Amino acid sequence: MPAPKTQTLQRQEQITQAALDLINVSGVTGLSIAGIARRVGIVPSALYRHFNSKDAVLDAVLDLIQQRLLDNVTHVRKKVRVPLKQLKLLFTRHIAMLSESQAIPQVVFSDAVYNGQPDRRAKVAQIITTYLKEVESIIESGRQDGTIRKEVAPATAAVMFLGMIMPAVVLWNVSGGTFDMAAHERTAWPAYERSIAAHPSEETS
Amino acid sequence: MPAPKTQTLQRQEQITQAALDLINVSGVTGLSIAGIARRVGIVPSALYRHFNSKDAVLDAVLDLIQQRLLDNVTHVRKKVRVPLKQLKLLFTRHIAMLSESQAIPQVVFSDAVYNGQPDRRAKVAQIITTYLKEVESIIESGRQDGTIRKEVAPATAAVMFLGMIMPAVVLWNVSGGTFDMAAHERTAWPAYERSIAAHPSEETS
DNA sequence: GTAGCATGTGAATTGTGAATCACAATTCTT
DNA sequence: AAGAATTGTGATTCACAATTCACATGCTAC
Repeated sequence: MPAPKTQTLQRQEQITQAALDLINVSGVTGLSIAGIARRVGIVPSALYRHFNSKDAVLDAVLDLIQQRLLDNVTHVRKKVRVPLKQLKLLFTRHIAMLSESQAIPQVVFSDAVYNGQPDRRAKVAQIITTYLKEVESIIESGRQDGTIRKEVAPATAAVMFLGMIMPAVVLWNVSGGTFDMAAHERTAWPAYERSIAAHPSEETS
Repeated sequence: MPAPKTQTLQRQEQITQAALDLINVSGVTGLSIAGIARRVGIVPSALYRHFNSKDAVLDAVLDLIQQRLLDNVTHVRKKVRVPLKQLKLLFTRHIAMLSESQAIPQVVFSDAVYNGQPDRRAKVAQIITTYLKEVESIIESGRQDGTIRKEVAPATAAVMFLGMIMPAVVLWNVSGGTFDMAAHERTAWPAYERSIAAHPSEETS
């Protein structure tokens, strides 16, 4: 029984999502046209009605990832107003997001990216840079309103913000979920806050 | 003309090193028996005289990486005595090491690791954990001699130490060398130091 | 309702890379 | 120097995955 016909636009979404799911399970290496097709419920060759190549699918996945990341930022911006709180919330949400689905680090670190066409590497670079710019902009607001110290360089602080997240996620993934993410959240944030805030919430020294 | 015969032990070293080099250039995906063999100067099938499988080669590469990482720590320990200075030196050397050869992040993040046999993931976990333990132990010395604040949790501080390095390396790789690593070194370290040191070297606030 | 377009299907093609094998050349032992 | 062990070689097999193609079927406009 053939799969019901579906508009290319919807199929593209289904395919991109299926690809992301598949990467979650099997990594970028395990990403195959056949695998995606199976998940979508069509036959491999049918996939080519909606994407020109596997590479095109990967590009779409990258777009999806970027969208997810930026959605996260937008949500946080709406939810809270104080820059420091925005950062903390963003931190929490990110940790949650990345430990649920390891696909994002998988893709970002995959050598399909590093060693594929330069286009793709550039795209990943752009995704990360864009994201960092958002974080920087939050930090900059904090500097303006005095909640973050003036001597803090937004660029560096943004990279270190990533630095709170990345190793934790890697440890989480590699340890097979053993790494105590909650504890990391509790201890890492105060440390980060101390290094940038004008008046850390708890004066411990 | 056949390649000169060479003892398995030497060949294994050549092969492991060649594999690491190849990963530097083409990533883990680009790692092929044929590619390694070409670099070593033998024919693909000859490689099986010295390794049972490609996986075995990858395992050897992991061992090599672990050795390099720990050598780094040992060297730093010998070179300097003050814990904070040890950390700073370790930071510098790490950045240098990883930006020269992107192979290490490539392997550590590769899905050959994440989605291969659990053995391998466990091995990577052990490598990272062991390394972190070393960093923790340096931090612990600092707490003992009073140069690092008592409230600093060694485990968290060690993870954040990684956090200074990881994103920088990723940015460096992804940006194709555009990211200003030297600037990061100059700005990130003081920030990190401030968050753990008892008496930061420059009081700026 | 029918022509034309969009979507789905199975078979066939092609490429790639790991692994095996029988044989050759070299080195070691004695 | 003979025989055994080690290492190197080329041809070959095997599995797997991307892509193409000719054909089938459903959908839409007129």
